[in-house]
Amino acid sequence: MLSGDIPPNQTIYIKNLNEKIKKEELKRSLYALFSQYGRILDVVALKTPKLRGQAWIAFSEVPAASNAVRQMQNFPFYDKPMRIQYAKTKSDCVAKAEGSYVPREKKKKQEEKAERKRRAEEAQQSATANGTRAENGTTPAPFRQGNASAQEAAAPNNILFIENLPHETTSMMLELLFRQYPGFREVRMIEAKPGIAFVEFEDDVQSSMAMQALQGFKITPQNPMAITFAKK
DNA sequence: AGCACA
Repeated sequence: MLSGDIPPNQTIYIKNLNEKIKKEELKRSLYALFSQYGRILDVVALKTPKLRGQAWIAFSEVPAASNAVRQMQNFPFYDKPMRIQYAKTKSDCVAKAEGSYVPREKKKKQEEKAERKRRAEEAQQSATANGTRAENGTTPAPFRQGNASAQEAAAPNNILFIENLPHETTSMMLELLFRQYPGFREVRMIEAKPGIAFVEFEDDVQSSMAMQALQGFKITPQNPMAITFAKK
C-alpha cells in the first residue's frame, strides 16, 4: 500500500509542511485547500519541536480522506510537497462525535482507573436508557435560499459562473476543485473582480456534472459557492 | 523525520 500500510482513517496526517508558516495561517490554508474533499471536522497543527511541519485534518467521512490522500499527494504547498497519509489513530473530535471520547490520562498507571470510570459511565447510560439522540454535528446548510433573483438562469452550456468565493481564492485552488471532473478545461479569474470565476468544460453535460457536484461547496464555512451557467 | 488533540 502506497500510504505506508496505515489503514484508512477519516483523519489524514500531513508532513513536510513549511515550518515557517504561522500556525493560524497554516490551518486556514489547509482548511481551504482540503475542504474540497468533504466536511472538515477539525484541523490540528502544533508548533512544538516534535510536531512542527505536520498537521492532521479530520474529515466527517473516510472517503473524503481517501480522496485527499490520493489527489493532494505531493501537492506543492508553500513551496514544499505535502506528504500525506492516513492518521494512525482516531482524532479526539471524531471520538467525541461518536460519543466514544475518553479524555486521555497521563499514561499506563491511570489506564485502569479510566477503564473503571468508563464502565461506570456506560452503566449509567444504560440505566438511563432513553432517547438521547446524538446531535449529528453540523447539518449542512441549504445553499439555495429563497434567492428569488430576478435574473433568468442562463441555458446550460459548457461554462460555469462561480460566485461567492472568498476573496483569497486562487485559480489554482479552483482548478484543484474542478479538474476532478471530466472535461475540465480551465479556470478564468478576473483581477478586478474578486469573488467570482469562470470555469470552462468541454461540453454542457460535463459542466453540469461539476455544477451538481460542487454546488454550495464551501471553500470556507462562510462561502458556499453559487454556481450557475455563464451567460454567453 | 517527526502521529496530536492545551
